[in-house]
Formats: sequence, structure tokens, C-alpha cells
Amino acid sequence: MMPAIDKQKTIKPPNSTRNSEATKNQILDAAEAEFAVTGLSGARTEAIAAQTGVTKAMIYYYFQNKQELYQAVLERSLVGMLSMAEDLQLDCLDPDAALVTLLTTMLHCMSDNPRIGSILCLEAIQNKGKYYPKQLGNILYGTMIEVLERGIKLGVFRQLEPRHTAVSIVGACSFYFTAQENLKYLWPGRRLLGKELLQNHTQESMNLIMAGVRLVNN
Amino acid sequence: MMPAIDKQKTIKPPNSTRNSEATKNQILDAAEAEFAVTGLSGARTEAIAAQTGVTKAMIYYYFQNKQELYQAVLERSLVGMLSMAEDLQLDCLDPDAALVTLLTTMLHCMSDNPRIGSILCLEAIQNKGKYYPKQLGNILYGTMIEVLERGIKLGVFRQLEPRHTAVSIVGACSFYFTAQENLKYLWPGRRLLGKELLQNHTQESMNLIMAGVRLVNN
DNA sequence: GTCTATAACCTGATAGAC
DNA sequence: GTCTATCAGGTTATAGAC
Repeated sequence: MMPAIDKQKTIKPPNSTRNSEATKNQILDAAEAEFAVTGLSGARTEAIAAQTGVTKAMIYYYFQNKQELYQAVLERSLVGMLSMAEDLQLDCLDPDAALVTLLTTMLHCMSDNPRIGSILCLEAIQNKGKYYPKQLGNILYGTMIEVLERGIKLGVFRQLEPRHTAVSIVGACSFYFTAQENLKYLWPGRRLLGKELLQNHTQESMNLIMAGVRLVNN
Repeated sequence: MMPAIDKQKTIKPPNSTRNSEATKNQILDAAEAEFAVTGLSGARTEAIAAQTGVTKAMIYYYFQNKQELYQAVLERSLVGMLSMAEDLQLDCLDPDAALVTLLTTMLHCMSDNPRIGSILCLEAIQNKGKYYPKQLGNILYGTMIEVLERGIKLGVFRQLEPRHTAVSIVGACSFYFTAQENLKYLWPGRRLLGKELLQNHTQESMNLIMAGVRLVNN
């Protein structure tokens, strides 16, 4: 005979309607979409619940409160970007190739998840970066500044100020995504996040930046 | 004899404590600061009132509702930028000088009112540009694209795609202001909106962009 | 023109049934 | 794990006294 302990209901058919992981991810997806438009303070848990298909109470079942949900969204969005940036091994490359690689990766990440730009932008404006995973800035700007400094020293890049230039570079790459909704009229009838325009943006911003930093243009 | 129409109370001592124009401007100032951080939906009229020193009810005396106040703020912030952009007479200049002039003006406007960047960014992300003064995009991107096209035709600029490049240029110039709060750690102990760093940002982003578009660098 | 008070509504978060 | 019901607190906007 089975004792009362057997009442544990942890073992569940994975295709059950009661699926912890799936629901949690659905909530995170909807939350990401909401936070990417409104930011933390402007987001409505009701709206997130509506998009998810579950009820508002479920959000509080999986996450302690709105802030914690927000932080989970931030971490999930940026974890991919971070790990990619860390695996680049840029030291093995000459500065020019290293910068091309870094830019390609960054632009690829943002093309892959166009909400990243808005999320980071809103986080900076509204919360002064309070909920940022701290490593992000160090990794992104840190590596870029290093590459730029190396290029200047080797005479491949012109005499630029690395920090200001790094900031301008990130801006040049990310603004297309952040300001999407305002830029539509420049490409009437076309999808700004479609494959073709994304490739064009990648190519054109890379061209602008590389031509902008090189001492001698090929 | 004077009829009832005479009851018009438009004539007021300008130094009265009840000063219509002054109060209205105070409200607009406080509203600008609030909207630049929270956007339209996130802004609290209570917070605006607190910053202004008058009561919440005054806001509704001068403005019909929050949307109208928001629109008034947008227009006031951008009207200066617009009129400057219109008076530039760029057609008289060669493309290189014209782009330098346009960038200088744009960077000067944003240095002058660093909130413009955030306001426009939030408006784009949150409201999809619904409350934009429509002329703005046309003037800013329109003139820049024209200048770029002229430069390509004359062989001064390289074979770039004008629209994508214009977007990247605006991003390179504005990101410093938008992401301010996240960039502090790059310049520890210094004021990002101080005269010196603003001049550096202007110079460095101009250098990057001009080197990035020119066919032959001097 | 400026204030206080309040109406009408919305939102984050919880309790408790199933 | 998921839902319904609900509360406490906060928010827009207005009414009315001064």
C-alpha cells in the first residue's frame, strides 16, 4: 500500500496543460514585449497576463513581484549577447578584423532580438541602469575600447578618442532598432525587421564605422 | 459708457503672483523633465505638480489633459531644433561643408537641451511617433539624405546608402545623450553634460561620421 | 488663478477555491 | 498550477471655495 507521501505531484506528464516551464517562458515572452515598450514602471501586469493567455495571478505565482519579473527578462535577453561577446577571442585578431567581428556579433544579436535595443534604452533612461547586469557595460564597451586602442597604437586606426568613439559606434548600430517605429516612412511598404533591410543596415553601419575609424581606407 | 464686454480681465500686472505665462512655463519645464524620463503613459501629473510648486489642479487649468500637455512639451522642445534646421541654407554649401553644418547644428541643439534625445526616443518606442510634429522627420532625415546624395553624385562621399547612413549618423550623435545614465562609469567623477565632455562628444562623433562618409580622407 | 476635496477609475498584489 | 474575487493604494480629472 502506498503511504501519504506518495501524494507528491512533482512527476507530471511533460505535455500536461499544467506545465511549469512552458508557462514561465510564456510569461517571460509576453513580459519582454511589454517591458520593451513601456519600461518597468509603465508596464501593466494585466497586459502581460492578457498577452500570455494566463491570468495575472500566475505572474505572481512564478515571480515575487514586477521588479523580479523585469530582472528575469533583462537577464534572459542579455545572457545570449554576453556569452557571445565573451567567446569572441578578439585578441587573436588584428584590430581591424577584431572590430569587424565585434560589430558583426553585436548587430547580429540585435537583429536576432530587435527588442534588446529598446529594453536597454528604456532601462538606461528610466532606471539609470539600476537593473542592468553589471558585466554588460564592461564587456561591451570594455572590449570595444581595447580594440580601438590597439588599432591606434598599431597605426591601423586614426587618432580617435576611444570612449567617445565607442559610444558613437554603439549608437550608430542600435538606433535603427530603437527608433524603428519612427523610421518606417523612410522605407514605405517594407518591413524594417525583414531579412533584407536588416542585412542592409548591418552592412551600411559597418561600412560607416569602419571607414570612420581606419587611418587609410582601402 | 462701457458695456459688459469690458469685463475682459486680460490686462494683468506682469509682476503679479497670478502670472499666467510664468506658471504655464513652469509647468512645461517640469513636465519636460518628467516626460523625458517616463514618457507619456508613465508620467505622473502629481510628480509634475510637485516639481512645479503649484498644485495638480493648475495643470488641468492650463491644459485639457495629460496628452495635450505632452504635445505642448514636444512642440516647445522641437520648435527650436526645427527652425534652426530650416534656416541653414545648405544648398549654398558643398556637400562636405553642408554635412558638417548640419551635424554641428544637430549636436548643438542636443547639447543645449540634452532631454531632447530621450524625449524623442521614448516617443518613438512608446507611442510609435503618434505625437510627433510630422515635419521633424522630413526635415531632419530629408535634408541629411539630400546632402548625402549630392555628395555621392559629386564624388565627395563614397557609394553609401543614404537612408541607412542617415539613420546611423543620427544614432551616433544622439546615443551619448540617450544613454547618459549608463555611460557615467566610462568617465568617473566627470560631468557628462559638462562643457568639456560635450565638446569632446561633438568633435569625436563629427570626426567619426565625416571620416566614415568621405571618399578620400584629408 | 490658485487651492482643497473628492469622484471615478486603474493597478499591484494576495487569499482562497478548485 | 491555475483560476476568481477582492483589497489597499495610487492616478486622472473635476467641482467648488476663495
